[in-house]
Amino acid sequence: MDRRTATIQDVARVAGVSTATVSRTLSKPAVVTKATRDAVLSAVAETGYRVNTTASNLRRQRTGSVIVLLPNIANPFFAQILAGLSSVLTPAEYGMLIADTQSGPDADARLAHYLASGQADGLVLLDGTLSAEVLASPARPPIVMACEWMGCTLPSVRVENARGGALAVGHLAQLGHRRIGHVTGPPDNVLTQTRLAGFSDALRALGLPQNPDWVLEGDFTMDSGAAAARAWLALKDRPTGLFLSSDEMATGFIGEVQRAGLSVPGDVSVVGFDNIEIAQHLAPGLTTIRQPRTQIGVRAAELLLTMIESNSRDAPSEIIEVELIRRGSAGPPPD
Amino acid sequence: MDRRTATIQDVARVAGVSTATVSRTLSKPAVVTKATRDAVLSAVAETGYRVNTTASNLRRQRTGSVIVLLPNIANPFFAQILAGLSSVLTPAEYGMLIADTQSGPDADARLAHYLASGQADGLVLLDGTLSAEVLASPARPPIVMACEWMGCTLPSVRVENARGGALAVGHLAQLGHRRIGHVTGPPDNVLTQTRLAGFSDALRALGLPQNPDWVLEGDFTMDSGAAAARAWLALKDRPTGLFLSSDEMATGFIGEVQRAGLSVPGDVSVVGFDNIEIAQHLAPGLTTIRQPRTQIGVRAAELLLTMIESNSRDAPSEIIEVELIRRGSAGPPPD
DNA sequence: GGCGGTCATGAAATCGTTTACAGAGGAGCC
DNA sequence: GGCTCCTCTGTAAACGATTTCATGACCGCC
Repeated sequence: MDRRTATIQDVARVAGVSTATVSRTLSKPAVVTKATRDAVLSAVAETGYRVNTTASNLRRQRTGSVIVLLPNIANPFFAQILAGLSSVLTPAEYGMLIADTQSGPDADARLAHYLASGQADGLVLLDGTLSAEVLASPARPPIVMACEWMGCTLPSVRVENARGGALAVGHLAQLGHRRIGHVTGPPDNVLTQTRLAGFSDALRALGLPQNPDWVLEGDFTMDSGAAAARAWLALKDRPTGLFLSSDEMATGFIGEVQRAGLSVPGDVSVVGFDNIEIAQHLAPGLTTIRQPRTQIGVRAAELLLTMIESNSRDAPSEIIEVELIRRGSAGPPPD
Repeated sequence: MDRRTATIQDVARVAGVSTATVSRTLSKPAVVTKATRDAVLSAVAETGYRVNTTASNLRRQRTGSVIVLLPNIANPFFAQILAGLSSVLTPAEYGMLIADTQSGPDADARLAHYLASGQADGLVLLDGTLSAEVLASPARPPIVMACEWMGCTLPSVRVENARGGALAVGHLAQLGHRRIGHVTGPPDNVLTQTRLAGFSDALRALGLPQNPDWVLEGDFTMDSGAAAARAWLALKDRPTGLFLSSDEMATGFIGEVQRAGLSVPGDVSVVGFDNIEIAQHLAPGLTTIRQPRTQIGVRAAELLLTMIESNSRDAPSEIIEVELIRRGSAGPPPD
């Protein structure tokens, strides 16, 4: 046995055919005779040949991988989308390259870099804060967004964020709440804005009061949820029901409220957004808006592969439904 | 402007030099004259040239990426290690390829595939359940394990798991507990075994009773923590303090206990393992063993890069320290 | 038997770099 | 001046696959 790994030349020599035939046998077996096919395959087995992806990619002018650009890998929210992406990309023989836009200094520059670098056949964007101008690049690869993005017409997989906000408000109103507040995500985030819009529209539609003091700013993290709880506790005129734009914030909020000696939903009702795993394990269970994150990843990957394989730069966007999950954290308001 | 992206030939033509000089200018600028360097660089700027990584990798007999093999991307525990890996690999110009061993049918075969495929310059293994035999492969790339693995001498980055178990027991004992139980991870998992060993050894060292009924089996998930709580509630002779092998299980456990109307730490003290973000946001806060997961990723990546660049297949392993974090979930036993 | 057509195969070009080797030119020294 | 030694640059050969084009064999049909 050679110590170096076998090349297609070695296989050709052993099988007594040309490299062209070996290549054909492996990529489209139908076009070669059964006899040569058998010869080639047994030569492959004998030499332990594996095609060199780098060489193959170079010749075929592709890279065999897609880049996933996300703000923060450590965030479990993204982790689950990644799982969905991976479950589609891996079987399709595409590598999944992860790039963290937070680890570098200039996220926009990083995006531009990836667009130009030709290191990937496609891009999945999970970061809605990247600027749109960068995408003007002429020969850029196909891109799919797996979240919303203001004023941008890229193919995307989105969630009914506005409807989620409306569902939360509707549920609280139905339980009897008339003073309903909201804890937002980061103000420049598009998810924040859409959910807030859904929240406000629903209040208006139901004829409920909109009090600016009842809209607290968060950033999707548990810490900011806890901070929102302290802000809520400090209010003179507290809302009795709150819609929080992420389950993580809701978790932090509930913990802080309980630590202050108050009760959920006795003193305040809480509705989250996401339905992360912990939602059902809190005491009380967290009422929330479910968004199927694995499925977002799956659909985004499928969309991207279609675009790559049809060599198009456009595809129909897709909307994924949300659903209200009733648990214990939202109940009737205190009298 | 061309529609195709510029190649090194184009740059050479524009700069009036050979492709060799362009390549040299870009990779080791010191060896060329300032004059030619300037010419080349401005030609690069003019043409918008970017080196084709695929071609470069082919010629240099490398791939420029490392594969991270993990059981389940969606698990936040791994997500944070990934963040650490990424923060080292990205600046070093290595791509990070994620492979989920759960998504395919046969994980061992997948590992063998990756080892042989030459698709990566190195491997990071986060899955301790893979069989050791596969690694016999002769021309395999460098591998680093970022967790423990029974009977395996691969370079690794490990955490003081046994000491973590001992710290937990010590803390509970110091608070006055004499009946201390444990909720394990999956039985075949090496983390499970090491933490359990640390737990048992500490009990023995402190002269505390070891009751097999007090060792409950879990699988690191919140669900299994909740199940353990139900099992604990059903015990006639309950331990007053519990060490759980993961914070997720501890979270599920506490939620279920509270839902049953009992109190933590009033009725049972709980110590977790990991110090995940939620630990400080529960009510009460979760006393736990901190393991710095980002750092595990960072060190593993550094180790792997050293091995890749020195072309060696071995390196000194590394142990990362753990630490007891005191919060509210562990207190004196009920009298 | 000659002719057109299909079919399987091989020779060779190609993808875009890097790098071993060699050559040109100049500097330094006797 | 002639020699050696350096420094810089160019030529051309890899790297390992895929694919176009050409070729020869074979078949069927008039």
